[in-house]
Amino acid sequence: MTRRRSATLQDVASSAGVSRTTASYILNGRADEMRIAPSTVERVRAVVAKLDYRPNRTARSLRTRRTATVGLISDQIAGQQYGSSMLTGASVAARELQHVVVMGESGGDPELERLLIEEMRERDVDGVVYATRTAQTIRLPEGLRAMRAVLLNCEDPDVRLPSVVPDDESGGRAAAATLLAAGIEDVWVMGEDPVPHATAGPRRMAGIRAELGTRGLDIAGVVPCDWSVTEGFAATSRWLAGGGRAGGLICMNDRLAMGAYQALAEAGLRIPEDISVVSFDGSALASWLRPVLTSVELPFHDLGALAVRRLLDLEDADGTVLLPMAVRVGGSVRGG
Amino acid sequence: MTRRRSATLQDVASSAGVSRTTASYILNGRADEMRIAPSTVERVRAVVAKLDYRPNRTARSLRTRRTATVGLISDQIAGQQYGSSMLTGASVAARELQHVVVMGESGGDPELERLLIEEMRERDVDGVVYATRTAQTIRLPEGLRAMRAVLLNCEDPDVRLPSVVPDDESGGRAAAATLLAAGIEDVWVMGEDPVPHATAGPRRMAGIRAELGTRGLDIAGVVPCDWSVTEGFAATSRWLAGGGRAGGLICMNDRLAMGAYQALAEAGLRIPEDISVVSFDGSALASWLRPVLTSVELPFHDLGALAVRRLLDLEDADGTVLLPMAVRVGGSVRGG
DNA sequence: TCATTCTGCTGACACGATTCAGCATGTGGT
DNA sequence: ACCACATGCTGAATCGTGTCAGCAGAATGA
Repeated sequence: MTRRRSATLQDVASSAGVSRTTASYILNGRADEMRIAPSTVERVRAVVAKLDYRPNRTARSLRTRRTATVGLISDQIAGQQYGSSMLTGASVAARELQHVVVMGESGGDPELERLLIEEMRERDVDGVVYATRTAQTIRLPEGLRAMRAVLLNCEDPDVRLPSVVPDDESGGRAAAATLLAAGIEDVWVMGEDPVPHATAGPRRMAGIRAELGTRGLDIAGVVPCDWSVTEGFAATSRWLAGGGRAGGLICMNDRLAMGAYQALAEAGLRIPEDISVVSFDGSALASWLRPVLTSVELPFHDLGALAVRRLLDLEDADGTVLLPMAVRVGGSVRGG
Repeated sequence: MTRRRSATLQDVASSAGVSRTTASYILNGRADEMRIAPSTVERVRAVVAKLDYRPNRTARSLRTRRTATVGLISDQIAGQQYGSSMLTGASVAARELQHVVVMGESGGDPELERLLIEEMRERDVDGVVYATRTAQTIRLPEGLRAMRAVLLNCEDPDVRLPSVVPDDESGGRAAAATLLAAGIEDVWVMGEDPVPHATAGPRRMAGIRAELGTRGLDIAGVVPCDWSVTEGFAATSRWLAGGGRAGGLICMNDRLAMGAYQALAEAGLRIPEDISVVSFDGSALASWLRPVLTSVELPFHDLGALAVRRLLDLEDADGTVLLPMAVRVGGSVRGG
């Protein structure tokens, strides 16, 4: 534990026989601009290498007011099942841009959220990515107005800010197209949801309708239910008990689809022979089901990465970027 | 964006008619020690409130060499399905101790790991939690020797360091006890694994054996396989095809158990009427299965939280702390 | 020859806090 | 009247860096 204090810029300068200023210019790539002689540059670089000099980031931050740190504030990122790769994506992108991510989870508590934002500001983060677990419209928290911010998986219609969200409408089209391509024309949708500000559901519905519309078709029916395994099971069971049948079932997420799988199995219906299932999320869960669930993937990793890149790219204009959702093909669609 | 610069200690001092020194003492709780008059203390505090003064953490760090920041380095925390709550736990505990977590995922790449450690040191983190996705013995990375570190979900037998891991042996006992309590005495284990340094498997096995031993019993048989859904399905199918039968099945994790569920269902065996299943992880997946899977819970949240607390508690001695694993009771055990 | 420009570098201040050493002033004892 | 001590505060150094303004000497132009 008793490592001697590491080399400072002064050490480098003295050892190379120049002033701190000169050494600083060289290390900040301003040697040409400042007309430092090549021989001097070389000498200083050699000393830097020999002393294994690392600039003290704290001191630098104090001067420059930049901390090479970005905040990631969300209701639930880490604790969540699948969305945590947003965090990985953000972290990787930050690293590429020589930054580091500090995380804050509010758990949905507005007061805690306020404190987290306050803390980020106190720590002088270079910007904040404000993320939500589920895609939705939000009102930007007060504290963020004064900071550079990017919205992740959410949008504020009233504020001009960069925002990164999945392209759920295209995702919806892709889901429907997958069934159409298999010759399935009677499509039911499981899980239209009444959650107030959620955007994923409505957009996916719109996409599905639009795609079916290109063939002059419409959704055969909708079963409302929460996006959970147990609700999916219950809703599907009720639907089947009521005589429900369809060539294809589009589930609003993978968990719900898992519930549907259970209900269908219990009713003796085989996937995909008797009914085809398509879902959204593209989570690991989809790949665990038998048959593997065909699911339209949420690009969590890319969402997180792009949010950070937009945050740190000062040239970037405001506005929403929609990230495409790819179909992960499994075996739950007939003839697929 | 054009917020005026926020108040500094100097502003507070001037405005209160005292020196920076005095203001600093007051704000750092050294007023008594320094014999500052109560009236002065009150005056300064009032000004602090009025100006909404927040100490500049960067400047403070430069002086004190403490950043109120802890690093969390792991092979895969965020990207992982269930372990990400370790991160949440760590983050929450850090907050309670006025610290913040910066995350680094190496993806298992030793070179990247080295860079991450280097970066943490450069950023002067107050300590590093070194975590692994799966419980295992490791060799402490070189770079961490010079820093304060705590191991999370892993242990280095050769190095004296605080370490926090789940108590897998007791977990194993609990799993076996659950079956014994239901009167089940012929117990098979799915998923003994040959992964080199992994500790979870062997310890759980030892616990199971010990618990069965208290009744003069032993494991009826073991089916080796990877801890994945597909392997669980395949291994269980083979076992059943070979005439395998048992009163109780202990699966080494929930994913494997899901595969077993699928194979048992395919063979027409009902859970728990025909066979009882117990597993490890206590993940959300367990609660999604039908019937809900009884599973011995990995306390990820607490693991993460305790690791950070031990990291920041300088009084803490070295040594491994085992965190208990609770049984989350579902409906997969007969009579449960 | 002298003014001007270019070359190569440095001194000194600033960023915003912590903290050691010390300086007036009052108070009590002899 | 003088010393000792407690009280209540402050000056100045320090952490390690970034950067403006400027300085000496050489080269150039008229």
